[in-house]
Amino acid sequence: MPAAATGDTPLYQELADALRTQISSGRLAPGARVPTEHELMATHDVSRSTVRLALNLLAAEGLITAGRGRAGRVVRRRDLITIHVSPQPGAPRLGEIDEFVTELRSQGFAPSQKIEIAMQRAPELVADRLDLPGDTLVVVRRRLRFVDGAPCSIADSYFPYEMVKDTPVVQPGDIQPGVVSWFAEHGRVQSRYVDEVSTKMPEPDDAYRLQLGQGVPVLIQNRTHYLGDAPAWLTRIVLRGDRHRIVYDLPGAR
Amino acid sequence: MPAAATGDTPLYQELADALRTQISSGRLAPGARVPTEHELMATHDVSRSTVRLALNLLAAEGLITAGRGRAGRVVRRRDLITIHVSPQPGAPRLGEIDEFVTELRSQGFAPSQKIEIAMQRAPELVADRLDLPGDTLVVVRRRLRFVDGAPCSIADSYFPYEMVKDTPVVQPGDIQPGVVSWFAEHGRVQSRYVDEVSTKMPEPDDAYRLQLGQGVPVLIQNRTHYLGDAPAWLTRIVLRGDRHRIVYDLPGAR
DNA sequence: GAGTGGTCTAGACCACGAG
DNA sequence: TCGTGGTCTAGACCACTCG
Repeated sequence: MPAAATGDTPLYQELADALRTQISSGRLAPGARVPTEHELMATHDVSRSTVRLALNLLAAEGLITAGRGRAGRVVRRRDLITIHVSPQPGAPRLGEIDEFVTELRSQGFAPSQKIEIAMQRAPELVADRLDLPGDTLVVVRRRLRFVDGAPCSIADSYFPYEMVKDTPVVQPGDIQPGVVSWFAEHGRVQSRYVDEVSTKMPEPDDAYRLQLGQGVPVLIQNRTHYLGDAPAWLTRIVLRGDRHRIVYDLPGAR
Repeated sequence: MPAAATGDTPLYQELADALRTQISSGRLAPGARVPTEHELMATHDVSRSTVRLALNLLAAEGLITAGRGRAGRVVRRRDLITIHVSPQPGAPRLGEIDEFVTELRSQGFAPSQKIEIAMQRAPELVADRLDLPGDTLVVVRRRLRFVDGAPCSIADSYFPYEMVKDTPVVQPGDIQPGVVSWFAEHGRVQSRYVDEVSTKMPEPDDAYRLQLGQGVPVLIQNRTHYLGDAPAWLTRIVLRGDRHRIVYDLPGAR
């Protein structure tokens, strides 16, 4: 029930509701310290386990962080980075480093990234979207992107090895002014791209790379790039859900 | 650490890791019954609280459901409904009921929806995106959409009252063949639309309406529709994250 | 009716980090 | 050093649901 009846709701739910109200009303502002477990035990006259159930619930909802040592728990901040996508000519292009940097700087953030190159067999997603046999060799450009010093998103691009073996794509540095432009300059024009956007709770591996706490979902954008009629490469972007939104600016269809 | 060291990882983490491995490897298939708390206490020689910590963690990750009565816990299913967005002429249009029904039927689902009409002051999001004073009266078309009998998504459209007061928009039924087309037939052509896609853990209210368990994030798509140069109305769509993905099919930009 | 998970308590020890 | 949260135990009662 949305409106909590005091009668039969579990104690830990009531406690969670009380704290949630304080957070959404702003009495507990982002960054503020949540009362300690001891304080909550005293003020609500419940056991520590009950307090912890309530706090775990709020953590799973992404409202508060876990607490370490004497620091205590804190109400999560929530200021969104915007990723713009627009099929109009000349628009910024996600996945090209200079645009990533330019766009984030214009939003007042300090971006940076680490690039690794790897070779491996095509994972299932890649083989399926690029229409490749499962044992095809692919080059992966793994990028871990930082905003204001904190890891914030992962962008992994998968290219068939045969397509890129003698190109700058296999070099572990930035590609100026971007992969799409590089191919265009070499006569292979991008005809279309398809974005699949979804969300889920992070795998432990992603949670580790992005240093995610409990209760933070990820936004996933799988982009398949087409050169001519055929899918050419795939970029898988994993974004911290509490820090990003993707904006598509599209022309009217009729 | 991605690779779990058996040495100092908490017991409940080890238990969670073990179960997570069984799930991702397929030994515990979607829909399968998770071992009972008693069984896990016995096989892993830990207390019930420890078992529950592990199971809560997996629930928060969206891997298993909560268990009720003798039914036990179950590994979550994950078959995605695809929502197509394409700015090409004649493409299906999200938010128009017949397309919603047609598209989902073609994917093998049984869709339906409940429509309610309400009048209220513009919420902050709406006032901001539509460039309206905060106290503007708006008409809200609230749609709760069901797939195979289960509530699956919410689609609420906000229209300035003055714009739609004598139109079918204020009628609590389907608008054939859709709102965009209706306006186009009356001389007001949609020039563009802007989608803001984000994710978060559901508010308790959304969780209740969509009957969401722990660990299921929602995908949010806020679409601002433009007629001529000006924003005209806004549709806010809240999708169960474990059941949906949105696919944007876009033309190459250069 | 029997077994499941949901809720709750009262304790204990430990690692970590701010003062 | 001292308080915080992290981890863990043993036990209790209840509501629900399946057979």
